[in-house]
Amino acid sequence: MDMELRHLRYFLAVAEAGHLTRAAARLNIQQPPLSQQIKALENHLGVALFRRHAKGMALTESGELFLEEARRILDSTAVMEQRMARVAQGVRGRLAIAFTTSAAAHLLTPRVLRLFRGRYPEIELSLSENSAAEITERIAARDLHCGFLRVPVGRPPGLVFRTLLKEPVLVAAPLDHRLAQKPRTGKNAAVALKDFQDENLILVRRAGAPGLYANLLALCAERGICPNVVAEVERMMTNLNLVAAGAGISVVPASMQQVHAKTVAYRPLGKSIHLNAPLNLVYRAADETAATGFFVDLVTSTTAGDDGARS
Amino acid sequence: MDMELRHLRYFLAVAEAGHLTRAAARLNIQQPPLSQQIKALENHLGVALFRRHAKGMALTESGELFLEEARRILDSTAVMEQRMARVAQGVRGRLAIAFTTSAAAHLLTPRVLRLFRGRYPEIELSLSENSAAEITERIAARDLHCGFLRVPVGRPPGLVFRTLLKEPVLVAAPLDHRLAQKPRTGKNAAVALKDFQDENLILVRRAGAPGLYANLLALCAERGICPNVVAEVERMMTNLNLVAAGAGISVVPASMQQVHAKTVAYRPLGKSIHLNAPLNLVYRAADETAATGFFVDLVTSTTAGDDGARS
DNA sequence: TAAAAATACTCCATAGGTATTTTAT
DNA sequence: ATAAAATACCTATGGAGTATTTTTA
Repeated sequence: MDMELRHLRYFLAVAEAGHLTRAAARLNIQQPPLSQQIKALENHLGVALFRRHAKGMALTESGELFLEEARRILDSTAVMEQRMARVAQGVRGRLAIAFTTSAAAHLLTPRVLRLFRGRYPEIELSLSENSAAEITERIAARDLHCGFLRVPVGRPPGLVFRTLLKEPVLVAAPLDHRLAQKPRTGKNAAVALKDFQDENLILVRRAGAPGLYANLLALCAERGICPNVVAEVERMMTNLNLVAAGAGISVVPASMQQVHAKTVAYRPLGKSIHLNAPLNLVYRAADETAATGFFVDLVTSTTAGDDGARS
Repeated sequence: MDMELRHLRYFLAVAEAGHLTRAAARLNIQQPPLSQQIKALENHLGVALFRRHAKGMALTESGELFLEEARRILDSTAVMEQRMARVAQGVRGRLAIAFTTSAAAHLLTPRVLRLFRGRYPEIELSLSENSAAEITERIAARDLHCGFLRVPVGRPPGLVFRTLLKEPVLVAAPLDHRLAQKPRTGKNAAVALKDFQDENLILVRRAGAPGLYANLLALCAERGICPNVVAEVERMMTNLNLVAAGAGISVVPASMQQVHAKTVAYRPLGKSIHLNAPLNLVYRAADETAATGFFVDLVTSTTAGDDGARS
């Protein structure tokens, strides 16, 4: 015979009632089958759990020991069933979210995570930072649920790219650079495209993919301007590190001003330069995980009518 | 439907095999009933545990969460069954033992407990100190398994009183007492019965029961000697405290020399005085607890041919 | 002797088996 | 086209019900 939870439930009822007949009534079964099940359990365990006397059944010493064990296991399964009920509702589970460096820099990110944590405390958030290409790939592979990134790279079928906002792009220059002499705001602050002529430019590489930097180069080419590309890096953070070190200038989404705020000068681009940085939320259209739906809804409602000006 | 351990066992097999058919083979059942049981479980929990695809079944995210829970519970029941197997063998359990103060003073007591602990590490010893009357009563009431005491008080049916040893009785006197001037050993060390004439005597009270002190008084009466009983106390420890304080003299089992060794003088009784203190082990004859049997056996074999001279 | 548990026996619910269909790649 | 899971249906184990006997204080 294999032991089943039924045996534990029956045992517990008898132990608590101290009475086979009363326990049977409480369990909505008759006395004889209960008697048999208890006997089968005793037989399985190889110990007498009860001492039978004229007016009921009392736990033996082995029975007392078993009572503790049985209670522990039944409590444990009850907790499990409650947890799974919350999993079924979607309010418990795990949610894996990734960000590109520049997406993580946008204030929207921590804001929305804090909101989510508060609303769904039983959903364990697994956060990571990675390149846009890896994030996209891992979402398609069900390794991640959601991703925040700038310009979509590759468009695997079944993935939704939802543009949450578009924000201006700023020129980042070393503090001792010519462009850093411009005022921070006002008409004269703006950097024109011709300012890029022969300028040392640091780009974030995107193996053949369109992106902020490809767009910038296209604009330059359109107007016959030739910047001097001195470095191609993987991450936007490296980008700014090099600018801070004086290796050249670059462009970054406005929200990256927070990064290297004291060691890099940020200036706006001229009105005529139509270059902006989107922030996209990526997820699988067919993701059945309730948590993903909750997260997408929360992000969407948080950014509704938000053009990113706050960042 | 009520969830049973069977569901967890089946789920675990499928999760580990990643394959319904293979899991069924491993469980020695056919594939269709396994399919049904898994479906019933999913239905009960309200979540999909597996994603079905052409070559097997893969856990969903809820399934992964459930896997942890199911493993925990099955491990827990396995541990329980192992523990109960040891309970069945008698090598696991609880054993409640009590001592009177003077029985606890005998070196046999710690020696036998240390031995038992080493041989049955999974039997939890519950030790207590109490009067002989209470110990006897609580053993009869199944509150205790074994007791160590001196002279049996009351003889409830079903209790076995096994005399382990008999040891000499010593006279205990204050350090500045006349009897304390006697040499510690040799012929002149012995205290005669006439030395008790008009002496302040402290007794351990035994509501009408025979005991060491009743025997002493009987001996005195026999020879026409009248000691002056100045105090009747509950415990032998109180007894010695009063002797140490100079309130009078008393008699105690030889093994009590350890107690108040520096503050009380101990002298032997004369050869003609047939007064000795037994050490008894008490237990229920019908005690079915294996641990009790083990303990009684251990105590018996430890004291075989031992007349208490070592203490 | 009275109350409760155990036994004997029957019944039926359902776990499990057999045959076939459906599904997914 | 093929491997695997689901469905349909049947079988039979054993859990549960009914009637009665045995046990225990």
